[in-house]
Amino acid sequence: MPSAAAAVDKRAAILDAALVTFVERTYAGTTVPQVAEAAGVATGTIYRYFPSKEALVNALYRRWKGELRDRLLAAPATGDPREAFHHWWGALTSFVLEHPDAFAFLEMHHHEPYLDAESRQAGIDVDTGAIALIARGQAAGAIRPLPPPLVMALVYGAFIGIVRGLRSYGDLFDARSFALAEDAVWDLVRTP
Amino acid sequence: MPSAAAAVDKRAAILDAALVTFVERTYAGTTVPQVAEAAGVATGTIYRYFPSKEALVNALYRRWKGELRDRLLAAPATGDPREAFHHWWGALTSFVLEHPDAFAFLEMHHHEPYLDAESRQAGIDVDTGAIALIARGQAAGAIRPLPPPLVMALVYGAFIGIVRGLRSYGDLFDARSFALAEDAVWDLVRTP
Amino acid sequence: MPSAAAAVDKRAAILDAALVTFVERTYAGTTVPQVAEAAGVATGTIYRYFPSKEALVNALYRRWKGELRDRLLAAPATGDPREAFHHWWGALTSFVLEHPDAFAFLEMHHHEPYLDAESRQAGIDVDTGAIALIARGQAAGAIRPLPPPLVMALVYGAFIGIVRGLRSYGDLFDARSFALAEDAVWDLVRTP
Amino acid sequence: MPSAAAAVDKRAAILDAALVTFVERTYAGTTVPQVAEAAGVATGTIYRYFPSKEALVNALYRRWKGELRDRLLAAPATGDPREAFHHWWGALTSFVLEHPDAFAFLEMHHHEPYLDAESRQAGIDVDTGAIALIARGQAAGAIRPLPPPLVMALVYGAFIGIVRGLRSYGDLFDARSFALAEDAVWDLVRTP
DNA sequence: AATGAATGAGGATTCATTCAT
DNA sequence: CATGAATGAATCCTCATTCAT
Repeated sequence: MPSAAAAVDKRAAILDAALVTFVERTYAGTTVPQVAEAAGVATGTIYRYFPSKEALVNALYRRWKGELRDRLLAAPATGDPREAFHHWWGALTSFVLEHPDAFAFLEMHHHEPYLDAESRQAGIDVDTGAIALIARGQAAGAIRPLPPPLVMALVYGAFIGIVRGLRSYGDLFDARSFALAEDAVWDLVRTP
Repeated sequence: MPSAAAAVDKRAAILDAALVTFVERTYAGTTVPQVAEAAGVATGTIYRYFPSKEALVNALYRRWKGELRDRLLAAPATGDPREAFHHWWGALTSFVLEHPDAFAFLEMHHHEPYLDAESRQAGIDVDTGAIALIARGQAAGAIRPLPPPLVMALVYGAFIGIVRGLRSYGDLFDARSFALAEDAVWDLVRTP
Repeated sequence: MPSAAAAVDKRAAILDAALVTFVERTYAGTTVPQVAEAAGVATGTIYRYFPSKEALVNALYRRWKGELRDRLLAAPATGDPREAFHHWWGALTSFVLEHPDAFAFLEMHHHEPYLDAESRQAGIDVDTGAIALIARGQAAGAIRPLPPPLVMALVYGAFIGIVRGLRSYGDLFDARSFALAEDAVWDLVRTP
Repeated sequence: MPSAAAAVDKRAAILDAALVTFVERTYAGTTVPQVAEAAGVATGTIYRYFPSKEALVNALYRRWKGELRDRLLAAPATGDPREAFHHWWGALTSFVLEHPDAFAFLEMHHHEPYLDAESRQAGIDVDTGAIALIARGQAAGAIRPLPPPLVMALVYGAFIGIVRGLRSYGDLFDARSFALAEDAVWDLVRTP
């Protein structure tokens, strides 16, 4: 009975292999046999777990966007906005440091045409959580009175900026860049 | 007889058509005949001006990254850092508003595997200009003493955040978002 | 312990399932797992009873062509040619009415490239029985002096025509069509 | 300009090659490269003329079923039923003798699942023409008072019987079999 | 120089068959 | 014996690129 456990393992192996290959060579630039080889399975096996290459990216996207959402939602959103921001920024940071490929994958596939409605929704869920946090901070007078989606775009954008730098110029950036930047980004967010 | 001029026109028409189609359907999702049709030329003609599809994206990338660099370098980098930042931010903004597809294209193709060394260099040139600006501001004590590439990553990232918001949630963002955000981003940059 | 009996049952179940699925979806359009599911066994089990999918169709073809041959040979070939024809036609009719799928299957797979020599022989055996009958009728002066294989082709063809009509336009044909047609077909056969 | 004439030629070459290969090896048993090779073109060229393998069979089916229909409708349906039958039978015969593969193809693909609605309609058109002829003959009292579709099924079936014999036992049958059989089949049709 | 039909290598997907459990 | 997950060869189809006109 190679059933339950083995199947889960194999599915996970395929997802892991797909993550690495897609980040290395792009979704379109990756062939299914390449994913299979990286996962240590035969080509046909991919199709036992995912109906198509497209279904595979979507599953991968949802898996990691969901993980990210859970991390961010789990960050304690205490009364103090600065504190809440610290937890949110920390959650994002630890996610990137633990799963750099996953974060890169999510960014690369931000709004690609092959993502289906459910996957896009997963992306939106992450956004709305952050937007609610911002609105609360504004109500408390601690955050700038800009449109909350705009604040979120600025903060999330700044964060992605660091990640890109980390990937592109690894020697100029390191893991501490996130901590270094936190205060600066808070000055972007908070009421001046 | 306007052979040379006609050739320039045709080359430009192909580049313009490629820009639109690549942004709409992705580089990988675009076929050469599609570009040809959008440009109003025959498929074979594309190959008279560009040796391959890959050479075409690279040419396109360099054309617009160069344009962006020229705009940013042309922004008067006067003595006052706040002023200089205003010009830099304004140059970026006007570029995006005048050539939204071009900016989207540059972002989408940020670091794709089919970009060659020269294209990557074009990206770096833009960065180094900004980094020099930052270093000058730091020397004057006006800008936070963070590593200049990190500052640039944060600012450029925040800017891209707005652009993404503009493209994804057009109704929540508009052209004035850039102006609205300028002060906030300056607070991210300047010495607290 | 009823190992032998169980094996027979399972083999029969597979053949029955294959008959239904092949008629419904074509030999080429049927997958081995589909047959297995219809038979209520695992895919691998099919291969315990038949070395290949091709061997399975061939076994099926022979099983039913043999059954048909036995029925036709069992029809009393009494002295009177009209009587003999009546029995032959009746045997054919009752076979079709009792095993419509089997007859359809035999027709669909009339001379497919995957039938092997032995299967083809089974088809010929059926023919030669009928041809002998015709030759006897001709010797008695009751049947037209056409080449016996031609007479058989005409009669068998007419019969198949009814079956096809039954399958294609079920509402215009019914089981009584066979009886209705018998006299007409006899006029085709008998000496004018 | 390889345009008009060449394109027609190539399309025709592909259809001709497909006819031969499909008859020889079955639709499902034929690969697209095999058709391409038989047609003397590259695989991709097939797809310039037909969107898919399925579209190709359908085009082929319609082409020949249409030709057959035109032949049968062109047969003079004079007042005398025996005469009309003679022309109908003769049209069918000459079609088979001139295009044996085409007729075999039409029979093999009689009601396959990959034929689309329009192709099926082409088949029905042939039938209704024959049925009208039969109804007229019955009104004149010359044809048996059986349901016209049944008469058609018997006659068409008998004809196919000869064709099958011709293909399976070429040595026992020849082109004259059709003429030999005509009177016998008329006795099947006419009022006794 | 321009055209666009033709090419064929390469990619996604299917499915007959095997074999470890 | 039975199972059904795994295999990978074989198929359909796409599309970057070429080249005769």
